[in-house]
Amino acid sequence: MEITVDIESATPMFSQLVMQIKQAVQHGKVAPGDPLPSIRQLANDLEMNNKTVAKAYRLLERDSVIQTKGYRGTFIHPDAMANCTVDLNAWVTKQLRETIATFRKAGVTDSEIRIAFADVLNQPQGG
Amino acid sequence: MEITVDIESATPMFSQLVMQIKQAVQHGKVAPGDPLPSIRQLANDLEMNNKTVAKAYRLLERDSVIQTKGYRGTFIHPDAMANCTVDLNAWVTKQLRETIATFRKAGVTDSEIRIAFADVLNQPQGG
DNA sequence: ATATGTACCGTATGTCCTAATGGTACAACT
DNA sequence: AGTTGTACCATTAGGACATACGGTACATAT
Repeated sequence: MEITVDIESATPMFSQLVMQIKQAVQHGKVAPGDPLPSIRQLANDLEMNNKTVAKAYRLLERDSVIQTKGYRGTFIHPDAMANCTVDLNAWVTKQLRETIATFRKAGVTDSEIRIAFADVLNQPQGG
Repeated sequence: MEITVDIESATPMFSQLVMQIKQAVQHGKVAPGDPLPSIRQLANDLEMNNKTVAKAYRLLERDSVIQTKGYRGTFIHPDAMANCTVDLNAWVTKQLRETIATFRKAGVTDSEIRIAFADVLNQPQGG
């Protein structure tokens, strides 16, 4: 699996990693159970920070596209193929689009929406 | 109706105006049909910019707490009493709270929620 | 020892938004 | 002429945030 990152690109590096790994899964270039390079290894190869790679891996694991097994390394998730077609962000965007449309129709200012949004998001959790 | 503004306060000046005028309505200090000082007049009295007062008036009119009649001036709305108890912002906050709670339960990062939110809000309109 | 993922501290840069300011101008009316 | 609300141009200061970086440390395994 070849991974490249374009520093000049407008899309964040961690995002490029996520997309490329998902594509590799979808194109069958990697199979469930296949090992991925370690965070430090990949960061070293691509000449980027560990944290950036770790962030990409964290997101991929949340989406159940990869599986980290602690000291044993990281592997492609058994259901990777199915899970990487599920776009969580697209779903979030769709939901927000509907919600915000309702607000706007009610005459709520974008500024007010932003403020309310910030208030809610900055609450301890569970909100 | 006495209106004061605290420049030092953390709450924006336009917001202070909105709250004070709503309170004056609720406390019966002003009645429907009563005239409000003109935007320029109030801005001059409180030593603040026209735009800031205009912003407060605009929000108050959207909430049907006041009524602007163009060159004739601005007046307390007939249904001001009822309308100023309707808190549009509280409704927005409640809706957002529920929506965001759903996202979080699905494992969506706050950061991702913010990005999706910004994307949706920064679209031409109607979205 | 070496490697794994992970967690914490922090810094720097750039972007976006808010709030508030200033000036100019308009149509409509007194 | 003067006033009304409103619209456009603009700037300033401040905050919040994303991205990416650096260093250090941990338990767990080989």
